[in-house]
Amino acid sequence: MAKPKPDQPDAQTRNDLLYDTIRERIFTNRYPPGSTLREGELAEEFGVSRSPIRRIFAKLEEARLLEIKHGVGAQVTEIRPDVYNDACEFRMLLAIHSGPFFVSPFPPDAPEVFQGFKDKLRELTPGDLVRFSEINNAYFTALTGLIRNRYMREVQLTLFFETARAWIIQMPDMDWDKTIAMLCDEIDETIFFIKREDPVGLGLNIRNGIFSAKTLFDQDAADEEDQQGHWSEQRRI
Amino acid sequence: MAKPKPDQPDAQTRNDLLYDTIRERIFTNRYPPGSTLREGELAEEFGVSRSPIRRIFAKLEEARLLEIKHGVGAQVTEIRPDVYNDACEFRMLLAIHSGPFFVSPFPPDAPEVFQGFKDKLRELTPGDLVRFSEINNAYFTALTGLIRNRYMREVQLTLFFETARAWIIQMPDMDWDKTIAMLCDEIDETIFFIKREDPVGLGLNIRNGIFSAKTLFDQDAADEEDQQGHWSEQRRI
DNA sequence: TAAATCAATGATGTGTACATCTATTCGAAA
DNA sequence: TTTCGAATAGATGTACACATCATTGATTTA
Repeated sequence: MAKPKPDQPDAQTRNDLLYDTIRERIFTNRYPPGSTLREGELAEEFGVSRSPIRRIFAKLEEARLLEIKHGVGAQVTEIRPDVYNDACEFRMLLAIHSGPFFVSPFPPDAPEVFQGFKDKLRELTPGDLVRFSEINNAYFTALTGLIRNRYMREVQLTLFFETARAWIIQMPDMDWDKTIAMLCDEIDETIFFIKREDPVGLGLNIRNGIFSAKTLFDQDAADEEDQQGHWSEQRRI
Repeated sequence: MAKPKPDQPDAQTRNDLLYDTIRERIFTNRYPPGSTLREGELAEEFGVSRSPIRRIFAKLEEARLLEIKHGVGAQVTEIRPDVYNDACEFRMLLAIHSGPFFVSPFPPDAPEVFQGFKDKLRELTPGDLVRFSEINNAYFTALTGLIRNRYMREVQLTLFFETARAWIIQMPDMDWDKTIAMLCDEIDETIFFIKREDPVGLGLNIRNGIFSAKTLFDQDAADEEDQQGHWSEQRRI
């Protein structure tokens, strides 16, 4: 019945892998917002016809990661500032109230798992944005993996990926060491709350991480386009 | 440049319409959970080839409404009870905290719009589940349309559609008049809170509606499969 | 000179033939 | 009679030829 050829995985597995690969390239900004993907190029790279690529593009369009335009190509969606603000506002609400949604007790190996992410961050070459994205994404995936409720987990993870893309784009203009240090501190606190079995505190810690990232993002965006903005106009929704 | 043939809409519009049509049939349970859709049949019905249908199926699979199986067909996703509970728990959390996310002030014509839904419910033929679904879906779409934040709005609407399908399935076993009356009362209170410009109250009203629906659903599910269940075993997660 | 037109190029959309997979059915052997 | 297996029917997956659309650049005309 089952014929698991080890060297040639079945089509289903291969297509899932292809989907993950392309999505990963969007999430790590190898395909930055606004860039154009072409079916033919990817088909040639992966040695398949356009058909399976088309199916993946359709899915990524449904997930709001691509915008397919007839005769042009598939453009990676841009993140408008007002949409980014909506996402942050909503993410912070979810984080604040996610305490009761965590598994209880936390998995015994959780502290060392998160310690691993911190170690990987320390070994990072300054400026390696793709590798940083990979670690950052893996960290938040593990973090939301502690959430028991399927929808609370998936919505938080989806919105993280949407905002992380926009955030990483601006990282070259930020202070690398400061950013790394900030994320390491957050992971430290994550480990602290896990060891204390304090899910509510963990949720609030996530909220603070989102706020910090947003602050960095807003500062940078403000520095770029409007250097003489008055403080009274800085209020947000 | 633009050539808007009125009788033959362009392909983009036609495909969007096709997508909406098929999705609507899932949401109104014309394609109930577990049923199988075939590309060929739909292609023939709409007078197109399998290609555009395939693209729509891929999107609906990404939206977790279909499960495509090679050599079999596309099955409408079933709603497992534990997933339904997760959805309700998460929806109630969102509703409770959605007060500050509403537009302010409410649109002036909102009360009469919702009054319209109540009138349509009253004119309903008992047992017409498809029409009831249409009205119910339109009501909640209008309700979440009052939400300012894009993500709070879309997540609430998406989860409503997921749970409403499971709920409508069990409606034949419920008391029709009682269910209609309950929904009418909810709409009455919705109008009340809108007129009073009380968004927090409106959010709590939505939460209560979700709880009521869940209660009906749980009662019915319990009556069906376990008639001698003891009260102490009725506790849920 | 400048603007408008049109042809060429390259992208996605559609339709179709064929490959692959699944479930069923029919038949032969125990 | 039961059980196992091979053949079959019908579904989706893949690849490709062609249609349609958008962009670009050259060419023609006012």
